[in-house]
Amino acid sequence: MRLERLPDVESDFGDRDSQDTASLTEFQVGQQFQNKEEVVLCVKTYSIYHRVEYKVMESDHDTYYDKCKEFGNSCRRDHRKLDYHVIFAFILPMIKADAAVSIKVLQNATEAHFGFRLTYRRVWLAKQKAVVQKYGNWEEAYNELPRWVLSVKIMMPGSIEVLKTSPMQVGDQDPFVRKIWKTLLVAIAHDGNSNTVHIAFFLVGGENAESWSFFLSHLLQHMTPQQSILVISDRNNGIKAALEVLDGGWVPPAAYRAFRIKHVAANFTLSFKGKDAMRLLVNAAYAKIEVDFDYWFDILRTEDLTMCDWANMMEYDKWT
DNA sequence: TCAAACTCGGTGCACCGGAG
DNA sequence: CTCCGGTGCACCGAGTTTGA
Repeated sequence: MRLERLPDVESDFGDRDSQDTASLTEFQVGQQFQNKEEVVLCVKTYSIYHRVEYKVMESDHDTYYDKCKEFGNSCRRDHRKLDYHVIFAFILPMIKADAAVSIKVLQNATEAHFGFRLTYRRVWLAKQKAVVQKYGNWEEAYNELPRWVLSVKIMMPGSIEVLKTSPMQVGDQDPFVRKIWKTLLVAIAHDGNSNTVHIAFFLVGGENAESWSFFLSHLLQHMTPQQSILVISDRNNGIKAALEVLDGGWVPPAAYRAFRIKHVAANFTLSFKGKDAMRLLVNAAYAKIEVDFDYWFDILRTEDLTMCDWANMMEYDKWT
């Protein structure tokens, strides 16, 4: 067939479905297409609907010549031309409506539409293409990040918590957030009313002493210049090294260190089974006055004395 | 025109992490 | 602990491009 170029317009199965599905499955003399890509897509769709394979005999910028390979063969389990580009065109409206739609749902939809059960990977590739269509290129979007400058003014905190997380762990379903796999260093402040405020974050390639030093030095300079601040963190070597640098401003009396209670609790459960005892330990750690601490710690003592012994191995000012 | 080189799509295998 | 979704990697084969 001879190709004739028309003005570019956006087109996909969703827009066209209501228009005329027949045009996707039958050809007519004189039929026009936007470009070669659309011709190929229509030929593929035709062969899929009619359950036949074809071979490309000639293909250049103005000619596309295919020949049917097998007449009369029907009910095949798969179709070579039902590739991820064809699937992409079909699922794009679904992705535009909900990018979190599962691969299994898309597999079912394509099976219902084309009559072939496609592999997980092939549908997954089609979904990736559709997601890029919706959100744009990941790398380009990520490179735009430095243009976004965040300015924050807060009340001076009495304690801060520094931790790392990754975008996968923040519970965000947005495919963009999940794609950019970096480590996020975060500083959280706790005020006297137990409110939690995110005061700084830093996106790094990996968690190490260098990235922590950079983050902590800027944190000290801009956010926490006051004395006797309590720094809560896990026992990661990168944080430890960055905090213990003598001229880093994070050693006593400028700052004191404490363990993250979640980290302590996780270690506790490695030695002792059962969540109830762990909750007692956590309650004791969060107690603001000595009487409350004694209350929870006494209950823990009646549960199992060795649990208290385990807790007493740590200095009180590091975890209570 | 044809063969070689190259590109791209698809798949199997293995592994990881989260959820139940 | 198992299952499932997601992903990296290597490999194969089909399709496309290139150059003689």
